[in-house]
Amino acid sequence: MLLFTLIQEVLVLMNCNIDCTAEVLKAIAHPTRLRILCTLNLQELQVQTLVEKTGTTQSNISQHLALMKERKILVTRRDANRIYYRIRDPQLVELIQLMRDIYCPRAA
Amino acid sequence: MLLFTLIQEVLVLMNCNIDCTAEVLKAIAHPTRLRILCTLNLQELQVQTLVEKTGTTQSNISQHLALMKERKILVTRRDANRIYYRIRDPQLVELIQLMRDIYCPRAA
DNA sequence: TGATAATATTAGAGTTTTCTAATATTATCA
DNA sequence: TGATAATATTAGAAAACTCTAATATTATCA
Repeated sequence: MLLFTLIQEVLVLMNCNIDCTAEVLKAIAHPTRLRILCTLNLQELQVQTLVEKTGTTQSNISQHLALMKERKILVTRRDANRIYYRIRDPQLVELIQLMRDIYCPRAA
Repeated sequence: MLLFTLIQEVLVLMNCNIDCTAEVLKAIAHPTRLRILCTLNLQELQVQTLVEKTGTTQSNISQHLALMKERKILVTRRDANRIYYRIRDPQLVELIQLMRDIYCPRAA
């Protein structure tokens, strides 16, 4: 009975882990957000730069940035009235690159 | 002018690449689909097994499997009236594990 | 202080996704 | 062949997501 409870516990934890991962994946699984991430790469950029480089509206970019910040994908730094965004964990960049290599190889 | 066209071309290709990657990410960014992938891991399993291990309905699992097959995440093999599913590229397993480690570490 | 620049927020319409329930298909086996 | 097992498909309601347009906030600078 104790063992059963323990197993339940572990399963619950594993499921949390999976649900959480799905959340993170969902946060990056959008063309505009992926474009933001690939533009950022390892540098930090202010919102205006991202707006220019991705070709969407300021409002739209801001909403996508907020979403990714909320989910701890991005972190920010304020400098005067500019906000700089960067990817929190640099490993994410490699991870995305790997995914692109596997499933979406560039045309040769 | 030629250079400009070339750059345009490259940008279009890069964007295709990003859109395509977003599609793939979307295909795995769902709790049930991620649970299927983690259950499969490196083995191949028949639908019924996945239904039992994930605790959803047969119809639901079947729809999620179809979606991932369509997007080349999964491949199938038929044996009599059973269909076996497996992950097409084993690197995906590592990739998901890495994402879990970074963003959703297990409670210690 | 008022104007401006940079960014964030809100509302809501349109679209997409997801699930359930019912049914169809395909293959086996008695 | 008819019953059964395994899987797939379909329709449609409910929920979630995404964009645009308008507006708010925050900080600078003349």
